[in-house]
Amino acid sequence: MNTGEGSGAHDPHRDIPEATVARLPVYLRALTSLAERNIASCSSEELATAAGVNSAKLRKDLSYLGSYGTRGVGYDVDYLSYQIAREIGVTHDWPVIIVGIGNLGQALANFSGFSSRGFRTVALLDAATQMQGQEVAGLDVRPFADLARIVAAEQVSIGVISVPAPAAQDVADAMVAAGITSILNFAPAVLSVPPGVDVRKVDLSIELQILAYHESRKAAESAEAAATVDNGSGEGITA
Amino acid sequence: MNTGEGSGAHDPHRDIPEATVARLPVYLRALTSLAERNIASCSSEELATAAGVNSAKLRKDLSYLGSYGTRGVGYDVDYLSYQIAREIGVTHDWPVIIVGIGNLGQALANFSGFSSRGFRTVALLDAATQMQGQEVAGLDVRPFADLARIVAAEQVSIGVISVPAPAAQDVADAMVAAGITSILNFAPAVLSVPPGVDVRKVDLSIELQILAYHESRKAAESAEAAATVDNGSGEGITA
DNA sequence: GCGAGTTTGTTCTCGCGGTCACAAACTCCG
DNA sequence: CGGAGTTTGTGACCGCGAGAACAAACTCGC
Repeated sequence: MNTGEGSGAHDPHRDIPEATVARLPVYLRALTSLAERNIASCSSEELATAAGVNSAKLRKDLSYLGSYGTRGVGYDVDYLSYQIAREIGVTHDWPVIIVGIGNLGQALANFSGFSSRGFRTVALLDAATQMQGQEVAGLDVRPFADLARIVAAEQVSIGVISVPAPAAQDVADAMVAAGITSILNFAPAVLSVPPGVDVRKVDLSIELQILAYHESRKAAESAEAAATVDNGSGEGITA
Repeated sequence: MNTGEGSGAHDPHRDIPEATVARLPVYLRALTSLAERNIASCSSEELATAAGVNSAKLRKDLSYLGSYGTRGVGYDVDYLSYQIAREIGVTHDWPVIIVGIGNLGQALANFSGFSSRGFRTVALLDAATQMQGQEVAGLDVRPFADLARIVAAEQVSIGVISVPAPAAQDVADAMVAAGITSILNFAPAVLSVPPGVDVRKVDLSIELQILAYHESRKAAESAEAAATVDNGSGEGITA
């Protein structure tokens, strides 16, 4: 086992599955919560319930980034927190810009969880002249044309899009041209970007529609069950 | 094939994979966009590119809900739109309540995409007395204690949580007690709910952290590549 | 009416991800 | 110092989902 590249067991920092990456922030938050309650160490079982996952899955996830636990004991909260934060890359802050300071953009700018955990909003941009110069969340709203200059000056690599859907692709193109390589898109639109640029999509109405689908099924099932109770064939009402 | 329950080919309305359900709203939006441009029919290839997916995946997804296309021709936009909307259950509007009218809650209440596609915000609730009675997005903010009454009166089955993390579980419990069976949670907290209740989570800082992880890898890779170019061993700087 | 061209619906295969179960390793106590 | 108990890390297995390839079916032109 471990053929070639004989650098030791497990070859750290390589090939963490996407599903695991998506859960690491959840573990990090759970660990932070434990640390705030002055809990110094925890078992995989405790951490798993705090994070809402299976304990086996948690252990496997953590094993991808190394052996940071002690058998028979568990995990040191601070140590594991640091290791996960290092793996994610949030030991230092990332500068972020937000384009589109409408309802949602203002909420994002004011959202404390945004800035608290590894991210720092360095600029707000909007194309509408009536927004420019206004102060939102302690930052001046700047014209969209300043995008490239700000990105270069502040070394920004992450951008947030909260503009209406028709403008989203144009904003994404401008971001990519300015050198941004990670985009968080709140606009209900499919973005096409060159390879090497990551896009994550947050779509509120899609989430609601998924819930609606399951609601419909629940309603259909309970109606079906009621019909089955009323009369075996489930056809017609014979009261 | 198709053993038992001999009701015909394909047994519609049964067993749609979760991954497909998550994409149906994307297809629906793409179809709506086509309809607005007066396009009456389209091929799976066209619809797939508009939705940002593979055409084979799209055809497979659509086949789960029936054979609504015509071979050699394609899909009728309006007909397929209706079939997807019916499958999701958004042919009629769903009443929705929002609990927690802070920055994010106000943005959600004002978000037009929320109400435009199958959902109608019927009430805004907040526990803070200074919010109550204020008008947001044309609705009065009502006290949190009214939750059960409103849910019962308006037949609400979908609730949105946009309160701070520490309050999220309490709100979820109250929603479940009031009869809500689908929750869209924006609070950065793990909710535990009884079986039969669906929860979907939208977590902004997790999305950003996932992007940060990939950014870190990109930075590490380009640094590594640069070191490899500079000197083969990639160890130390020998200028 | 019939063949050529086109597009859907489906089958097959492969890989990722989740879960179970167990060996390895550490602590604690006598 | 050794055994019992506990907890991690990992190997094995299974099922879902993605993608490619192909058969079925429809339209169009002659």
